[in-house]
Amino acid sequence: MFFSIEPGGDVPIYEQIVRQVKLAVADGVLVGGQMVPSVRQLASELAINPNTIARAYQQLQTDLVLEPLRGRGMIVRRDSVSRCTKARNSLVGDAVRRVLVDALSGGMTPEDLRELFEAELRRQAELAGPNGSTK
Amino acid sequence: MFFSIEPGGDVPIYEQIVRQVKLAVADGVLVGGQMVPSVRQLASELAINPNTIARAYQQLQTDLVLEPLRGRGMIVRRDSVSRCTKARNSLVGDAVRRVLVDALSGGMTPEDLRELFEAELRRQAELAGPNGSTK
DNA sequence: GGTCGTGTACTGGTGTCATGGTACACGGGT
DNA sequence: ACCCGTGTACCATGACACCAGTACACGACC
Repeated sequence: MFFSIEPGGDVPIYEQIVRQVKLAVADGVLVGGQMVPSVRQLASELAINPNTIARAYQQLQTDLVLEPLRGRGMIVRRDSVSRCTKARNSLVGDAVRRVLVDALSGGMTPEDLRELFEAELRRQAELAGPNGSTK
Repeated sequence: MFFSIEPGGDVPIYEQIVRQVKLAVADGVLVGGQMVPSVRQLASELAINPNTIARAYQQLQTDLVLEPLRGRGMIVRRDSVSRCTKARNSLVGDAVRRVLVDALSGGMTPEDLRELFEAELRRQAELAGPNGSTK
């Protein structure tokens, strides 16, 4: 119900979990105080070894996004929203920067880039459906 | 003189070589028939093992960008320009798509993205200097 | 023909990732 | 008090990518 994982991709599984959790918090899908699925439960849902999930949660804990409650589970820290939006901004910012460097050094013009950008934006918008965000 | 490599990055060295060669061909910095630096020469320039360069050149050879001349070196295939521009387009297209997916699922609005995009575009433009391409 | 430089193949070391298994400490529920 | 579920820790294993070192085969050039 929660995440979509593609194993064998160029990004490790545990990092996919980390990123999706952070993005969900930034988006407001995960709110402060809310509990995240347990290590074993999410592991069985995604057909992944619990150790891999644990590694992702541990990373999220050191990033001050999750907080452990011994014996109960892990909850989203109430002050993690700003951190996650910040992380999201730097994430997409760096990605955009890398894309621009490659595209410009490859001879693409700013006009080409704007066109491609808008085209992909429309594509994603209509792929998400005519409605807005599904909250 | 040719390439800039950052070891320890998330992208392998040999792939950085491959991409930069393709982008240079797409941009017209490398023309068909032109020779590329030899494996050992480029390796000593970048302080990299020759085998890594060889792997990149081999990849470029299977991608029909370079052509080996036994005993002399490797040259850029004359029909590789269209292939490289195509590769560049799909490269930046995929990257833009991935960025958009992450950004939208993280709650960013299309307006946020346009703003960020234009900001980074201006940043890159002025970072490259007031003049245009340096051909 | 010999030397040089070219690309290429083979081998090995190293690090990361994912998995599996086991065990432990803690707290909530009955 | 007792079990159960929780996160956590540790070790070992297999697979895979990256990279370095070395040696080889081929062709140009003198």
